[in-house]
Amino acid sequence: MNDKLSMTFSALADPTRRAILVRLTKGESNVTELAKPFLKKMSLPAITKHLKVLENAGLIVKTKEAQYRSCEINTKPLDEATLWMDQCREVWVESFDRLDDYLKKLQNTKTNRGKKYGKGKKR
Amino acid sequence: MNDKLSMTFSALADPTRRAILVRLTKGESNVTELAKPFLKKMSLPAITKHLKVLENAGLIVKTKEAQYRSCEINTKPLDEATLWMDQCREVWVESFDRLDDYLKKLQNTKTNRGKKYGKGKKR
DNA sequence: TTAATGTTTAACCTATTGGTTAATTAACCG
DNA sequence: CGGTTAATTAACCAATAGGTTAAACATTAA
Repeated sequence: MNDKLSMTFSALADPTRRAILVRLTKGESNVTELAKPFLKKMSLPAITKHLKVLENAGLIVKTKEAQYRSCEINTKPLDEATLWMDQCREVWVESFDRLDDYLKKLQNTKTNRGKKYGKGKKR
Repeated sequence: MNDKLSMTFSALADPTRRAILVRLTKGESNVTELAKPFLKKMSLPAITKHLKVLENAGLIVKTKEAQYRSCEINTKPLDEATLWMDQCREVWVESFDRLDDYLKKLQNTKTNRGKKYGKGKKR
């Protein structure tokens, strides 16, 4: 899992990490502050790891401030993810506007002894 | 990983599965057809598993047609994911419109012997 | 009925994930 | 300096993910 998009989605696939991100929309925060709501559920190192995942995905930026590590949200990866999803929502609609495509498919099926895929009658 | 959102993001966190989804935006297809572009890389059962993940996330719907399993994309989970992301993009902006919040924070720091989090001077 | 095609299941393997506790590093403060 | 607070690293563990091959199941076609 090396590509940007996979890392983004993977980072978002955990409720703790998502909660941290939402928390960060209300303003930057350091690790202990961020961890506070989760310390009944898990340890501080667990949070450190989650933050590392978010950081690797580019979803947060950490900056040193004295002993503290200030975390800030970075929404750019979200934009790319959204973009991909949008592309994915442009679904092919079976309509007579697309008669061309339909006829081409039909043509193909002749040579395909009974195979009814691609674009069969819906259900 | 039981919640809907986690399942959606997790399903999208794999390039093979994303490619399958994109493929399905061009129209429904059966398993062997879907698998075709990947069979140099992986086996058919691998694809079956990927499809199961997508199905569990509600991103595809499979319907029996004779021996075939016709897969159709369902973009509803994408909508929910996008909605979450949008919420996450509404970032708190440090501005003088929010002077109230700022002053409250400042008030708190008095009792907090030198702790500079929450909303410190940005960098 | 048998053969062929499409798809899934079973059993297994390895790497990764998400968590733990204990120890370590880093910076500040009295 | 020595203690306290902030955060990470190390070493470990169990569960899950993603892949494999071989076998099984389902439906059609001959």
